[in-house]
Amino acid sequence: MSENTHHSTEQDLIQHRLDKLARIGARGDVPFKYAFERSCSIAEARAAYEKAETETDDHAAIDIPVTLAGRMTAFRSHGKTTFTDLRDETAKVQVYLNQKRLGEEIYATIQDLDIGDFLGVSGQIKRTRTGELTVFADEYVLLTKSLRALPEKYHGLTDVETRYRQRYLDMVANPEVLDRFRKRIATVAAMRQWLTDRGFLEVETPMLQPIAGGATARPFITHHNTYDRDLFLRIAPELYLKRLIVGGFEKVFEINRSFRNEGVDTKHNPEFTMMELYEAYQDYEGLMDETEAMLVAIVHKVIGGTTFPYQGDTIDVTSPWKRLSLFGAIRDLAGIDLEQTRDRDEAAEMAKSIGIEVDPAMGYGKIVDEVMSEKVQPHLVQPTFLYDYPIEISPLAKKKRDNPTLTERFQLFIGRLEMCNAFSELNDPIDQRERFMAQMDLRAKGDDEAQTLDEDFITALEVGMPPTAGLGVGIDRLAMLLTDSASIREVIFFPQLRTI
RNA sequence: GGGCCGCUAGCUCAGUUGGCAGAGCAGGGGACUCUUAAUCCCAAGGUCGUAGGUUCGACUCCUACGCGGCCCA
Repeated sequence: MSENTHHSTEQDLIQHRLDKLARIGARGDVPFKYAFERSCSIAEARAAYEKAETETDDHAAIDIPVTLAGRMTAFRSHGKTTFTDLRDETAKVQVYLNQKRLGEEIYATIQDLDIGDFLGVSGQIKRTRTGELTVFADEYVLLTKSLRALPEKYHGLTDVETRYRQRYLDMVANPEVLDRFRKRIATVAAMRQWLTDRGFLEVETPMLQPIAGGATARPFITHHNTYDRDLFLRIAPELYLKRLIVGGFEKVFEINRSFRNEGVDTKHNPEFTMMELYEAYQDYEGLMDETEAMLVAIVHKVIGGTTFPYQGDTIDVTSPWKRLSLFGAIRDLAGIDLEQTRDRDEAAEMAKSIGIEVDPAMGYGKIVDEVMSEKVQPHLVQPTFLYDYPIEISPLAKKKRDNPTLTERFQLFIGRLEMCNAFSELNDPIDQRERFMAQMDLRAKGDDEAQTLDEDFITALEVGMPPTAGLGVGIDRLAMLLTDSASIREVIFFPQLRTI
């Protein structure tokens, strides 16, 4: 009939399942149960059987009753018998449903099951003739009805947009995604453990800040209604963590989100996770040692060794790591000696001579930074510290003790990724004020990433901060590294995308 | 912001020189008591990202826009 509307097939698929839902309800069953008591996880059930196998030759005599629950991920019906796959967080197991075993009436109800439904199953765990570990079900219960078709079983879900927008589908269709995130979670746990074991106190500092300080970046702006004032989502926790050192804590760290109002690419998400630590009576050299030790420990814990693949390279974190002065690395890898000049224009000419595009707005420090990013960083596959950065681009770092044009700052690169940023913290309030004023000058000239003077932070330094070293580690980057991910979106559950 | 690529069924993908829109999986009906990408038979499923344009005729060519990916800034 021409009156037949152009209905979507997806609606049809949902309608079929709604019809099944109605049938299930009509026979007095509840399609969304409240709880279910399992005897063990699927992995534990499998392990129990495999253990029993090694202890007896009479496999037919193995008698292990289990009650398992999980999502049904496959359905192979052969008339009076049906094989399904059941998956929980730990593993997958085949389930054998047999008309004779279940009874005709119960067996008939499996026609209302769909791939994606959650089931509870009780029975013996055994091997089939083909050797597949299988629960021979004595009974089953529908725990949750799924109303939408899952992505295809063989190819899974590959559309990256859907994978990111509907991460739950990605996780259901591509179980290896769970492993990738488990690795990220293990990385954070290992870091937290390492720090806690050494007496670092985990703290929380404001996400909503009246002045977005501690980094060179544009912030997100939000508004507090009651105080009727704008606040910023923090771009770094740095200035608050240092206040805690002023207050008397000697070792603190925070693992949490920061927000930067910038573009999105394979290495940047507007909200990202950093670990920042501050340690009193330490300087950047000692912190380099600690950083190396910590990351080696994390790699051991997460990878189980010292080498791992990253984007076609094999990373080896065996100590000692390379430590190069920034200017030395530029000299060796970019072929220009920027250290011999402090003149902005001269530096610009040298940079241009090796093919760097220099924007007129770029100062000396920015030029050095650009040369490093373009010509040095791409070579830094194995863990490498670069140290001693120009003062212009390090407004919170202490001057190098024998060279006031440099700061005691280092960055760590692994797999060509910038992983860490650290320095001997500037604790001279007079110097700090001058650095802020220099930043404010840049801001006045239109650099909206330049830092803002934070009077209360200066006041804190005037109260007195002991010699302190501070470190920031990009958790997302570290997770990328340890999971061999090319994009930061692979290690963030819900990466930022345009809203449709 | 710029360049290139992509967008076709719920999913994964074909689609010829511009000439009736295709397959596998999933879903529906049927057969089947050890399958595992089960198999076999049948039927169904589409505003080809959106909006315009060119053309007798557009999934195909052109323009704009949207979303995504990669690269660049």
